Amino acid sequence: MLEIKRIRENMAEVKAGLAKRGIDPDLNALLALDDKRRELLAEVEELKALRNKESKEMPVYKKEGKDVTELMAQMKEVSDKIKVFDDQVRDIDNQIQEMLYNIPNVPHSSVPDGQSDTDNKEMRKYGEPTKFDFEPKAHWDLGADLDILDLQRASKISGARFALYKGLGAKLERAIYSFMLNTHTLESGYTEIFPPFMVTKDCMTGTGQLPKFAEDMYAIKDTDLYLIPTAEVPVTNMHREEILEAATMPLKYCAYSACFRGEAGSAGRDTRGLIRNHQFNKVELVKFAKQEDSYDQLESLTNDAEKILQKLAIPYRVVALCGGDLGFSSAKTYDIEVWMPSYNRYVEISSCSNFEDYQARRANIRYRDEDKKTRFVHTLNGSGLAVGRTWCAIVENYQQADGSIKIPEALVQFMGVTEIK
RNA sequence: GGAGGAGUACCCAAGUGGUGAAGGGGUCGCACUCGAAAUGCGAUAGGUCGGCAACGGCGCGUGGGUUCAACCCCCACCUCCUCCGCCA
Repeated sequence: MLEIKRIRENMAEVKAGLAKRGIDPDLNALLALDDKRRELLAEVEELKALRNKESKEMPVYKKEGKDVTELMAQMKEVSDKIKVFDDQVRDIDNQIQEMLYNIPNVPHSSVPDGQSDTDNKEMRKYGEPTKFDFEPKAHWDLGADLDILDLQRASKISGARFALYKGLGAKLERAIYSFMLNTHTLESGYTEIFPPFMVTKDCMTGTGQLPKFAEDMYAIKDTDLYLIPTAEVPVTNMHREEILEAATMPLKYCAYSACFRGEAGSAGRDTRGLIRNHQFNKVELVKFAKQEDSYDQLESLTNDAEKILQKLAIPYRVVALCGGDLGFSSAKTYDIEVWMPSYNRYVEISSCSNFEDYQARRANIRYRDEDKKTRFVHTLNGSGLAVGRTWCAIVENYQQADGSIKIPEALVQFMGVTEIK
């Protein structure tokens, strides 16, 4: 969430930033509540100071044999007042919190203007869209023909938007995330985490999924738990309510997890194949960075994710998301888009974001800087990469004229075979 | 799931209603020393909220309650430990 002081002191800047997203929340109402809160706080704290003082005196008076009946009656009144004020402050705190939880992050100044993904800015390109001297097939057809992907049975078991991999198809999925984890840990210095796939409401609130996006996720009946939509949630929350040491930063984690998403607003989109499923695998990169360092860390995190596609030799491009396309908690996001022959366009395969202190404020993640002051960390994360979509990209981009699939060089050691046919 | 026990600061730990939450270890500073050890003296609650500041509020697992006053009494919850049951 945003800091109330920032809104109070830099109203114009915040308003301009949010306008980039095309929204204009009522910040004046928020500040009016904040004024009221501070006014009440000053009053109630004065009363508490009085009560503390008299409470300390009370045993002295008693010892001296003074009659404290009247003083006790007075303090009873003071305490009653305190209770009323405390309730009011708490009520206002909750209102402020609720409002702040529903205001998205202010975009970084470098975020391009624009309303939708058509306004995103291409930063760089790797390779050229794959050319075929035959009619290429989509991954769902290749998967069925090679008997490595059984979407019929998946829907029999679980309904629409689920995948069932089979044989070398299942092995390819496993090879992809093993390759990704090995690359990130052995070459890029990330520490591997294998997190729980269910988390508490506090975690979901800490990273910004709740309260605003409850309909996108799966809540587990009769518990306080939710299925994670991304490993970002458990991994970022590892350090919730903690103070990190500046010398250990940036902390760099990578984590494989299954991801579960309701896809409530996606009816009719990407209905074929496994581009948009309720359950998919992903390797996530997460960083905890010092404030002054976080934008450099965003660049290197994006590069670390790109490295996977470079090693797989699959064409992609990187775009900077415009204000209107930016995720709720993010201050700046690069999407990596992979060339997908069945779509005849680039498709998102990774989203790398700097949240600045937006998540850290919600989750209360701080660090002790060299000057001994505690500051909120900047959190970053990005897919490194979405495994299912990487599977699609490999299958489609590496398909041969005879309907077989060549295994990318980097994956052969994980697959044990050089082709699927 | 059942039965017990425990949560106090970096660590150990005392405190069972009343003016500053003991003590020890550790850490930091100073003294002694050529230097170190030992010893002595001093500091040590990390943090957070309001305030330009002085200062004040909060803070003994969390949230409520009782009371003029709660680490202490009451209620609920969380976590950890031990035992039993079940289980990959």
